[in-house]
Amino acid sequence: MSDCTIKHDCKNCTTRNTTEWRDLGAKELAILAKAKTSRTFEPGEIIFNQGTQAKGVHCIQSGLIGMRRISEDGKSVLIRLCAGGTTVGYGAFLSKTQQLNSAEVLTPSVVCFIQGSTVSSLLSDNPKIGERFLQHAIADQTKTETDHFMNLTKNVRFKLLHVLLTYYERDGYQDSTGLSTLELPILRRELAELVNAQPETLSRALRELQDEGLLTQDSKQFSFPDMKAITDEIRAF
Amino acid sequence: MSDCTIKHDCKNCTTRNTTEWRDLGAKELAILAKAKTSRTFEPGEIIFNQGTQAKGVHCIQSGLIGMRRISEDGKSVLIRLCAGGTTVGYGAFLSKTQQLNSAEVLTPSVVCFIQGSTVSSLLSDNPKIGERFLQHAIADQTKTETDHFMNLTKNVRFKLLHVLLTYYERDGYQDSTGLSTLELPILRRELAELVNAQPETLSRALRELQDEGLLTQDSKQFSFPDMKAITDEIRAF
DNA sequence: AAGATACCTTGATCTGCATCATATGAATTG
DNA sequence: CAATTCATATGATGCAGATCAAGGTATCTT
Repeated sequence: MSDCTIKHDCKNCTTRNTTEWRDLGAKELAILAKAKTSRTFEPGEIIFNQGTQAKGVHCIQSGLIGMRRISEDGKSVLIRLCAGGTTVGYGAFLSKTQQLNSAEVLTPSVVCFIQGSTVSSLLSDNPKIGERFLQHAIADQTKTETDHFMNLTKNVRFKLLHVLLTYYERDGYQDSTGLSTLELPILRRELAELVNAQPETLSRALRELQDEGLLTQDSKQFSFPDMKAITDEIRAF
Repeated sequence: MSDCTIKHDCKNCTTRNTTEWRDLGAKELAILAKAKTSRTFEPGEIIFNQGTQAKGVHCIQSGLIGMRRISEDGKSVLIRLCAGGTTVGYGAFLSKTQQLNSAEVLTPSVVCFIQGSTVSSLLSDNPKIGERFLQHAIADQTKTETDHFMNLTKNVRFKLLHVLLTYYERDGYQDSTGLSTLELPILRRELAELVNAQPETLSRALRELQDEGLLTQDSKQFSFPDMKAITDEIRAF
């Protein structure tokens, strides 16, 4: 895990046009590419820890990262998942406060780190960057508030269907027989955390959906024989 | 309720220096003062409704506003309270999405409205404004995430003590006998919503604290005979 | 391939809070 | 100052999900 630091340019980064850096010109991109470091992470590795100061921001190029918060008495909550094209840790950096969450790698990932001085100088050079961060912060706030609201008003079954549908809409496909299918490369324990429930409760909810014919599961693959029933149940959130 | 629109300048606004407009120069302040409208609101009035488009942003000059979200099936959650010196509705305006919450007046309030075109032109004139909004969005995000986390990891008793302590730290005082006291100008029902519980559950939690000698209550006045026991219990959140 | 280890499922039981029902007190109105 | 309405309190019951316990199934190790 020592020499996995990589250098490649940002200009041709496949996920840059979903990040704060999408508006950068050639000169700025060169600065960014020069200043950033990039490395691969394996599942279980920590990108940064809750409670630490941010020395810059991290850009996820590919993979899946979990933002986790743990209380003094050891209770752990998976606050959100972040995939390629997402900047993380920007809130703590920009507000000079400590990280609220740890960023934990869930699947093999490539993540860049952009040191604070570079972020600051790009921010003051190009007002577009600040705008992008503002839009990002508002979107995160919207998502957090919606998650919060859902947790207070919906049961585990609903939250589970919602999570599955959300990921299906992003990564799902039709298999060879036309069945709507989703690969979710995370453990049951992690899926349980995503709906803020215990693994036992998740297991029972999955079985209930299976028994009703809404779901078939095979390890990390989930199929939905009756997608309409699911969207009907989830509609209007 | 018809002619309660007031005009006064922003330069001498008592709460301006906690808002996004604290960095404005004299010329910009004149623009702001000219473009804004100001009016008083009574408890129960709605400043804007969930689901509507934002035509600008609202600045609370004084009073107390509740941000409330309601689900299709009628479940209501009080997401946060906002007091004087807070700008609300900016997220929906800046991201051109509909309001997530309704803004509901809880105590008599003075609220200004700044139309969108004015906000936009101030934003593009003065990069400081965008920075302030960014800091505000990050702070809101931090608060929402912390509330969310607390709801998932703490019981009603803890959340109640936390809310009381928070407001005590802002508005509390020692009464004539030296007793730590707080006036909370909201209904039990609203306090219940603040800890995301039913009024019955709140009532029982208050009684429990009373029976333990941590609290005495008289209508909307709460006193804390043993503040140390409370801070000890809440410490480290 | 056997053993060890982590992961997942299922059943039994417990519990915090919601809900329902009703009573009491406080505020508003005729 | 009755009468009505609204706010709060308290008791009884119900339920979703947590927790505890045990067995089953992958996956990794050697």
